[in-house]
Amino acid sequence: MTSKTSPTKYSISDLSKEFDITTRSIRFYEDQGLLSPSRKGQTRIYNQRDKVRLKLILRGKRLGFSLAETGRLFELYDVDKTSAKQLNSIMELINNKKSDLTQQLDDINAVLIELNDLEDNCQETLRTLESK
Amino acid sequence: MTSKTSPTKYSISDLSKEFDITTRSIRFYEDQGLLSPSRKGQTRIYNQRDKVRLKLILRGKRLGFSLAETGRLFELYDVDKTSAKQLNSIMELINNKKSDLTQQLDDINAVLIELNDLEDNCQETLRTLESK
DNA sequence: AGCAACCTTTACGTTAACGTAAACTTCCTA
DNA sequence: TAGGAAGTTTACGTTAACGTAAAGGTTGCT
Repeated sequence: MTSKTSPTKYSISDLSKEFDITTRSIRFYEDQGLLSPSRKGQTRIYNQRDKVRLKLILRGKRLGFSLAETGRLFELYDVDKTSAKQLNSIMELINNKKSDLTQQLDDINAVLIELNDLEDNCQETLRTLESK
Repeated sequence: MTSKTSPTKYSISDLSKEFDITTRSIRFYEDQGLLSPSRKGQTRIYNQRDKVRLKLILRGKRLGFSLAETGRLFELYDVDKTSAKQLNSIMELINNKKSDLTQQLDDINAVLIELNDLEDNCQETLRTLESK
């Protein structure tokens, strides 16, 4: 199997260009504990895992997650290393997030409907203006 | 027709209790031009329209809208009073919002799937822990 | 050697959306 | 009539998520 893998090493500016964010942001995410690139000397080296994380961070942002919340979610992926006692509180957190998101789904659908109405409204107004 | 209408006058604390926010927030929204209750003397009196607006503000927040953005959306409802020239820019704004929200829908569905996976994961880990 | 393009750390500045406190008025009631 | 509850304005404080310098190291031309 000759699996063509994408380059697994990125500089900070590689990522900043690819995701269209500043290097300042990327370093800040590291500062907040969401990324931990390796180093070559002083210089940060990002791998595929870092890149995926960055993508998840940005998606979280689009959903209104704070960086801290996204950090929590990252931790959840290490469930194996967690005690049974904590598992229940983790699942509670998951369920909270799920109901948040379900609420958001409803919200979005409602707003989309309204926006479509508004658009129709605009178009009709345009037509009546043109026919004068 | 005896239409039973809900009381159409609210105090600031009525609304703060109903929506579980502080009066500070409500006054702040007014300060930002999103609400404009009438006054009896000094005291703010809110009507049904104000209440609806407040609900919309909070829904906007859940969707990650800034107060300014929500304000823009409020203005959109006065389309009638707008010139044909502005209508196109309004529709552009609407379409931007629509694509934002569509993106969010995708994001949410993705995260919901992941959260469900995580939950399964947790439950399985719990089971294996219990069977030891 | 020089300098341009990167990278780094450190640190102060900025914006949105309130929190919090002070000082005051108005109304109700024990 | 004294107090308490709810309202008001004014204004400074706070947090998250960066922006924006400043000052300096490292690499690679030319």
